[in-house]
Amino acid sequence: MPIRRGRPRSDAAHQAILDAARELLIEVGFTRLKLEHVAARAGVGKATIYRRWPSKESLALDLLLELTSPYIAIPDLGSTRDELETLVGSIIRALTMTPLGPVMRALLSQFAGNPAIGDPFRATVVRARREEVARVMARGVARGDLRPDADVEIATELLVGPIYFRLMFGGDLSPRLGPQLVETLLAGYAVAVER
Amino acid sequence: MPIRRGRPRSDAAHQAILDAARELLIEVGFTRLKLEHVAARAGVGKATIYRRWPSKESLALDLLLELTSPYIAIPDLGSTRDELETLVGSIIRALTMTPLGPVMRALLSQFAGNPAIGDPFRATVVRARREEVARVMARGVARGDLRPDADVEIATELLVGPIYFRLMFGGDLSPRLGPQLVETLLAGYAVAVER
DNA sequence: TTGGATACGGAACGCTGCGTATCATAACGC
DNA sequence: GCGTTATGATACGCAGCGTTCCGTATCCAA
Repeated sequence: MPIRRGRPRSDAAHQAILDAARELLIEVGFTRLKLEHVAARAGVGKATIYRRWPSKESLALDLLLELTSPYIAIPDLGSTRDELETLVGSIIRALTMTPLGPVMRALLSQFAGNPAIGDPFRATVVRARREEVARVMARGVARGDLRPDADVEIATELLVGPIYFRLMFGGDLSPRLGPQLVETLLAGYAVAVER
Repeated sequence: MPIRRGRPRSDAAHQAILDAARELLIEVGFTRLKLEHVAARAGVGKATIYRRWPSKESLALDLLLELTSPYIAIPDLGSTRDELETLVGSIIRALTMTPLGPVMRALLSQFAGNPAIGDPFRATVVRARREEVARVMARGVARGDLRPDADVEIATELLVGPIYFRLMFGGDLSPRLGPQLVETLLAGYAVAVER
């Protein structure tokens, strides 16, 4: 571990850059986000940004991971429905009540075509979501609430896919959506059949 | 209706531009799509492109609408499950077996933040999908297969959302996915309950 | 047949923004 | 103090968008 010599990097500048970038990303989106403007708003030289992040994409990715990191595990609530609604509700809330929504919207563009952003995001956030759904569902099966053959991956995508679908293609992200999705996932739309 | 005078626009050039743009969009994605390269591959001057499309975005949008237009209504198959599987399967097939997948992937970026692309797409493709699901479900309710209170919008997003989720965030888009989604939407994951 | 109008492929241009380089200066460890 | 590294500022090269011009080609109408 080498000793750091010379002038240390400014934490204040670091944070000012992240704050300015988040604000501007929300205001104008990823494509129209200009690092010159980020530097200006942060009161920082452009080189100071490039000393920390190699590209605009990686700066944006750090923003995204910073916003998705406050991840709260769902405790055992005794009710599978309650746990699923809590899980889905927290996702919807994060997307509508925090800067995550606009930032995610601005970066949706990059996931599919830009592995530098997409791969780390998949490896962390998407993976964490899947695992949390898996934990909740395992409890549900143990509890006797869920069918033992319920598929975790399908369930995750049925719960989260519609949310991102609306984030992408428009549609209300109201808190009502969560219980609707959970209800349908649990009960299905077929008329009662013997199982 | 004014009479067109002078040299008419070349249909060959028009098609060559669309073909070249589709190929390059698939090869390199939207961001790295350069109109200079499109013009070069199409054997066309750049001005000829700008005479037809005001921007890169609108050209890409035309490509997308061209690829999504071969839309086939689902006939009455007598079985709601079969109709839903046919519907979902045709979406998956279009995304995996035709250029639509790469093109859609390349343009996903633009939907959320670029109303010039997002709004027309929502007004046409998304709307058509919803209406087709609505027709199928109406038949299912009439047939007694589906609960009368089934929500068309939720159903559409439960069927289509996961597909686009995988298109965006990775995951197999195998033909098996369709029946899995339909099965879950119909039956749900809860253990049998009286209704 | 001829002339006006429009489109063609090709080339050059201005502009913007990314990422790099270079400055004099500031803040740290020794 | 002295060497080292970071800072804010500014200038720069480069790439790509969208525009403009050119000489030529193709249509319609007179």
